[in-house]
Amino acid sequence: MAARGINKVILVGNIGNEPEMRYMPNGNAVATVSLATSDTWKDKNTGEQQERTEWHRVVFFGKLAEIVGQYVHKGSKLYVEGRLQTRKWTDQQGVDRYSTEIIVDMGGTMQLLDSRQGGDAGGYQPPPQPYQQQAAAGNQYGGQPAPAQQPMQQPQNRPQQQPQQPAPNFDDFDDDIPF
Amino acid sequence: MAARGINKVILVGNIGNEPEMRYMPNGNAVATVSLATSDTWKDKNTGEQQERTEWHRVVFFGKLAEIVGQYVHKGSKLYVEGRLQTRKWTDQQGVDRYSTEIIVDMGGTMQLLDSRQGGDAGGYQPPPQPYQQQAAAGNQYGGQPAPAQQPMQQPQNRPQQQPQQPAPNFDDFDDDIPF
Amino acid sequence: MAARGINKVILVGNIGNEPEMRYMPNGNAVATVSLATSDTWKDKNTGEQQERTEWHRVVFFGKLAEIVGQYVHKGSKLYVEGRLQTRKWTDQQGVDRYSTEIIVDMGGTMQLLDSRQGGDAGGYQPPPQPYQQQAAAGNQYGGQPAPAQQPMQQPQNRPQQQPQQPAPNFDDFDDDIPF
Amino acid sequence: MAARGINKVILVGNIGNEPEMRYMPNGNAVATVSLATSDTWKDKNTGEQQERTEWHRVVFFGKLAEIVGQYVHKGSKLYVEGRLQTRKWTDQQGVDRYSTEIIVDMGGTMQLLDSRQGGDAGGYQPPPQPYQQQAAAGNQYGGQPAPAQQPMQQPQNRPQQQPQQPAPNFDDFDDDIPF
DNA sequence: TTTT
DNA sequence: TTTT
Repeated sequence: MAARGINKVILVGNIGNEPEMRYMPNGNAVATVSLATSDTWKDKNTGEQQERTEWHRVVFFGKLAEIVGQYVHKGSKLYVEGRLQTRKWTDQQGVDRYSTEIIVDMGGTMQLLDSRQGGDAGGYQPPPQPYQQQAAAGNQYGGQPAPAQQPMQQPQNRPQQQPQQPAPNFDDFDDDIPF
Repeated sequence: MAARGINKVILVGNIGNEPEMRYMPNGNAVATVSLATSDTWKDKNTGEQQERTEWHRVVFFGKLAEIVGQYVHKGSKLYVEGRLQTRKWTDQQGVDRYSTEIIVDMGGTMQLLDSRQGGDAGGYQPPPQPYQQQAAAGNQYGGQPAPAQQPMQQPQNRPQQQPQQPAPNFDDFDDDIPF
Repeated sequence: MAARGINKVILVGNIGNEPEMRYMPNGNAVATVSLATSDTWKDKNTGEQQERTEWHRVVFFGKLAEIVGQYVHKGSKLYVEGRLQTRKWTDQQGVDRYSTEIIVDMGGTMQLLDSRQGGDAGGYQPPPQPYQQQAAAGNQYGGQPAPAQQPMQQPQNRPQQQPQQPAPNFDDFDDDIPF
Repeated sequence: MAARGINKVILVGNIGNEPEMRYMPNGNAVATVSLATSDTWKDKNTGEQQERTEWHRVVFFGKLAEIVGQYVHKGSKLYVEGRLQTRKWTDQQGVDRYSTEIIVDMGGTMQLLDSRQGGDAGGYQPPPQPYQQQAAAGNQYGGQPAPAQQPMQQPQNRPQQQPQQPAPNFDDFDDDIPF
């Protein structure tokens, strides 16, 4: 993917929900999380400590989505590098709505900062296959509404392909170490 | 401004509009622009060249806003470093709406990449002097709706203070070189 | 500090040594650490897992140096944002030598990623109050030689002002939360 | 290439020399340039404008090196994203020496900011072929000594493969648009 | 709405 | 050695 211009987002923060998994018709995973960053400052007048939490909707594709689905949980601290993308959609009243997300695909990277884990899950994987549209479901966590516009599929559609929790064999990944 | 987590956006792209200037009650400037980045790729099936342009709503504050107001124009190429912020607002139907912007204030930086100009307008300078301000008006440019929430004033309210085009005196800035 | 051009380094990695503290004649702290990042890849021929660790010499100034001196230890995981600087010096044989460091001062930021701590120690705060310091020792880990070229002062000059380990009062910092 | 930790450098600046081209035994290009960034500040005492230029040795590999060789010239303004790497070598006196470079390969990106050109030459190309070691030659440009440690070959070894100036056929690249 |  |  070539590009004109630079579109880069770097976030470090904690995840506010369990990753929401979806699957493309071709089986490729998509994982969505809400990541929090916060600014703190002292009020000029009252001198009181203020804090504002920013919630970022982060969407992982491909291999990174697999890793997120397996190892990222509510409360996990992540380093994320992706790009900004604003999707336009139309709500039930026919009004144009916009949702901005941080896309993390093969051009981005991710790193789990929890525990004794870590490492880059950066991406130079072959590009994801295009796929076909389908169902939809809401996102209950994101700081922004996230109408279903991208096809998804329930995880149970492929339980045998990717065991949910403990990663028994990393051979599912094309690299020895997924992160 | 301390922070928990990292919230950083880096963009390089061209400006699609003349900067929209507003002024705070205390006189501080706010400049908003739309910055384009684009991805290009070859369609897997047709082999045709594809392109998707992403428009970013970038909001500059303080001294950087002044510089943008004076030197940035439709078509300008900019390097921008800021942070993501999503504002919530309620539309006329009482529906919650969200608008995500890249905020560039003293914690960010900007650089004009056009012409023989250039240089960093990054910000660790003492705060710009407050000056005059007034009314308010909507934003017609952003890729996303941007209801007027912050006080603003028409540029014509202060033409004598800040000449529009050729910068005759850099003494308006507290640094020798504004950018 | 204005600039022409962008000079930015972002690192996430673990610290290989106890921070080496120095103090300026005016009391400002300087903390130097060696931070490791590593690339791993599979050998094209043997198929064996390869790893190369890169050691980065990171130098913190001012308030960030204070925080590093108090809270960063061998093994700590850090997010660091600074700028590249290559110093030239002459060795005992009169040969020009160069040492490249990542400088983290008020234009940069740092974040401890260990434990339940975290938060940005980025810097737009007024300069930290000078205070006393203590020990000093060489760096056995850095990938590059680091001859003492900047003025320093023995730590014992200020022990009573800033207790070494557990931070009893964060009021020593001008922000409520140092990181 | 997976990684533990993040090692990222972002530079925007002008090139101080014509790119120095080398070629791997397998024909892969390597381009080295010196890129300048500078900080300016006002002297606290004299009030005079000060400037310090930092020179960065940037080494491009693969397709990006080809593009640099064709389109980058002395004075060109570049956006560069790469990683830090310090090489160790031994000088003629048997003393260990170090040279830090910014490596820009498939994990990095580059963008020409001159003229009406531009665009991302980012990298998701297939990994470069491993190659065999060979000859050596000095580097006359870098801000730091750069003893030959990597095999190279004189450009004249393949002049017929890659016409020097106007890019007649972009088919040499695996993308429609090289930048 | 910009750029190429 | 570049730029402004």
